[in-house]
Amino acid sequence: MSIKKEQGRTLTKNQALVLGALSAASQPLGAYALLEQLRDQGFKAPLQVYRALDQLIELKLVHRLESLNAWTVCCGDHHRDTPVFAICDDCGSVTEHFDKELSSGITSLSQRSGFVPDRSIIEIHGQCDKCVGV
Amino acid sequence: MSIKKEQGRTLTKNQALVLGALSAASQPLGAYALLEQLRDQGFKAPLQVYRALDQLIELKLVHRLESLNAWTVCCGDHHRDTPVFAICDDCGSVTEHFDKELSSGITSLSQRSGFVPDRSIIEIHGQCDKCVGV
DNA sequence: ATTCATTTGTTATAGTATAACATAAACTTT
DNA sequence: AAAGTTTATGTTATACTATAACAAATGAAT
Repeated sequence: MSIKKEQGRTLTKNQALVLGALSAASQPLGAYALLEQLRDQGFKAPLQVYRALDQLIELKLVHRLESLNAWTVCCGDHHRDTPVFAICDDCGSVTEHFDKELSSGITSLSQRSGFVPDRSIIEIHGQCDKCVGV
Repeated sequence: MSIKKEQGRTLTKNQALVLGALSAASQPLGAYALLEQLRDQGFKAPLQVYRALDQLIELKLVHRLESLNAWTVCCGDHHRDTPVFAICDDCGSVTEHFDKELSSGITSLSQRSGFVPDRSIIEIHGQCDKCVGV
């Protein structure tokens, strides 16, 4: 059931619906917010959302924000570097960044302690530029 | 009701019990694991655990691991720097670190994007030195 | 066409966290 | 010490987040 192609991969119907909802959102969405948004397209149970999200994460099209229990679309294809999220606690907006210093810091700290890193989570909470002025 | 003193602060009975349970554990514990462990000391409801945890975090004695939904004792008093956690997905052990490069990376990335950081989360998943050899 | 793997649908349940309100203990100001 | 205030606690109920288990449908490969 090939509905939509992105990044050279074929998405299934549910995957495409969830990705579409996340893309249209101005902020990360929780699983139950996605479920509500997609009821009109036939979604009825949380598992439909969670399964699509798992697959989209596997395809590197979506990130989970651990400190928000929410998901957001990946900004691009920097797949090898650790994404850094700046989360505004005032307006809820989230921006994704890549940073050489942070990536190298993860690597060197791991090496010093004999740790083999697999995936890293960097989430900065604070105030975004728009909210700082207010 | 002053039961125990740590770091110059007085802990209440429930706070001391939760801190004691976390200190005795070799790994981070979830709220319901703590509740089970503390039933013998009179704990009966999740809120007793969550409230004590909130207060211990406020006192900088405990950290929450966002990607595990679990809590661990703070290793010391480096309160101003962002703690970095290395989480072994094999054995479950977690070590806390402080790293100048990572702290400075957070600061400079934030400055470049006009973001004012408040609290940052850095959690590295992978294999600890002991589990790598196996 | 048959097999095999993947996706989907559906119900039920597990795991995590907080709201709301009552009671009690500790602190403070007199 | 008494009255008033704040903080901590107890308790019940409920909200929010995520997965288990099994059945049915679809897609791809021989």
